[in-house]
Amino acid sequence: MNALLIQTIRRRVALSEAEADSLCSFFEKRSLKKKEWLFREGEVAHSVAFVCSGVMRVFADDEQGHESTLQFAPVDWWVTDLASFIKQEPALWKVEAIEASEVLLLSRSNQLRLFSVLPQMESYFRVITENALVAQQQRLQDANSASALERYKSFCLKYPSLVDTVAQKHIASYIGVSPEFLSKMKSEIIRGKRF
Amino acid sequence: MNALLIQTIRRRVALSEAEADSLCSFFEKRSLKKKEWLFREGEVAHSVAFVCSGVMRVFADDEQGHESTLQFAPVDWWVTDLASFIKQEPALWKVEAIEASEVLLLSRSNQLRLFSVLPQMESYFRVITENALVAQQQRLQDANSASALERYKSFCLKYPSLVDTVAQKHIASYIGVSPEFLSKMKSEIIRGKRF
DNA sequence: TTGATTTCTTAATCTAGATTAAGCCATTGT
DNA sequence: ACAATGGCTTAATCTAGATTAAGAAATCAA
Repeated sequence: MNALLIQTIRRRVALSEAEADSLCSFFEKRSLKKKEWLFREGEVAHSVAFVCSGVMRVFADDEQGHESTLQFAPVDWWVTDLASFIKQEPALWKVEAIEASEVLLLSRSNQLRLFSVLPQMESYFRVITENALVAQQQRLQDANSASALERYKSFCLKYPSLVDTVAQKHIASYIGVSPEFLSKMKSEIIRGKRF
Repeated sequence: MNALLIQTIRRRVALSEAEADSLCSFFEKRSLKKKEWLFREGEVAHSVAFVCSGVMRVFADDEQGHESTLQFAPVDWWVTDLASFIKQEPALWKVEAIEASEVLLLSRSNQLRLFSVLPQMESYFRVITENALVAQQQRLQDANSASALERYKSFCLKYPSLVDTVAQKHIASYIGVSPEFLSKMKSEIIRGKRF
């Protein structure tokens, strides 16, 4: 019985005590050390993970060997490679723990069983997927039309807890600039030029 | 009773004849002339639209007055401003018909009623939302790490029917380059330099 | 604790793509 | 049929951000 999980889900859909109990039995707990993988590209994302503690990161390497970070997942966020998870085919993204983390894993087969046992969980996942899509749309618009500085500001608003804890090169790969350029922007911000 | 709508939905979930009939009663048909709006930014996206004929486009203007195209919707695609639709609050995007189009409108209240009457329709929308999110993730990675030429190639693969029918400035605003630069890339492609 | 590795910063140089501007071609409305 | 408006092309110039490189600071391993 994981209180954080239940509380997070109840923000969106109703669950009786019995349902909450039953729900937890579909999940499996796992601890990850810093820099440990949940899975890598090429492996199948068997599960979607709910972060109980720590921070996870979803990223991939492009042709030139640079990393591109799709998502950070701090406490109470969900994380997986969605394409791999829904089709159960090899992942294009990899997921690692940025710091020591505890996650609750829901396998794809358990998720589908869960949908038939507790239909409100299908609503729950529809809603959080819709919200993720909306957030992604905003980010895509920013990638096409906002400056690097504006994207950095958006990052700071979206993930305030990560601004000073996550490596800058990871933040740079999330907003889509080189680490050197992020460093330059930050020193300009400190010198009070703008922001 | 709209055959294209039913056929499209049946690619993902099962519908009996009676269910298909009932389903159609939730939709309202609307014809749009070329350049007519489904809605603009500031209005509420009351409905999600299924495109029966024609092509729709979702876009917004950034601060410098440049357009940013989020999505094209050719025949049998769904289109709306998702954030506005799910929260029934003013839209940040606008949706217009690129050419004369026929759409089937599903209002938010009808959608929620539909979910309770035909639960497989909740599965249907969860699945297409998941797929849209996966596509968006790929596009975001491209925006951060692929060149303009590669993004243009991806566009050509994703929307082959639109490459020669949609205005180039709209394609440019979708892949995130200036119309002038797209024109330059195309002439380099024709001169056989690369692609 | 110390050496080794990784991360961050700074600065010079370079480039993909933006901007500006001008001319041409295609549609559209009257 | 004809202007007029909007879309496309080409070319010159400009700039945000990449790349390269090298030193400083932090983190890690033993």
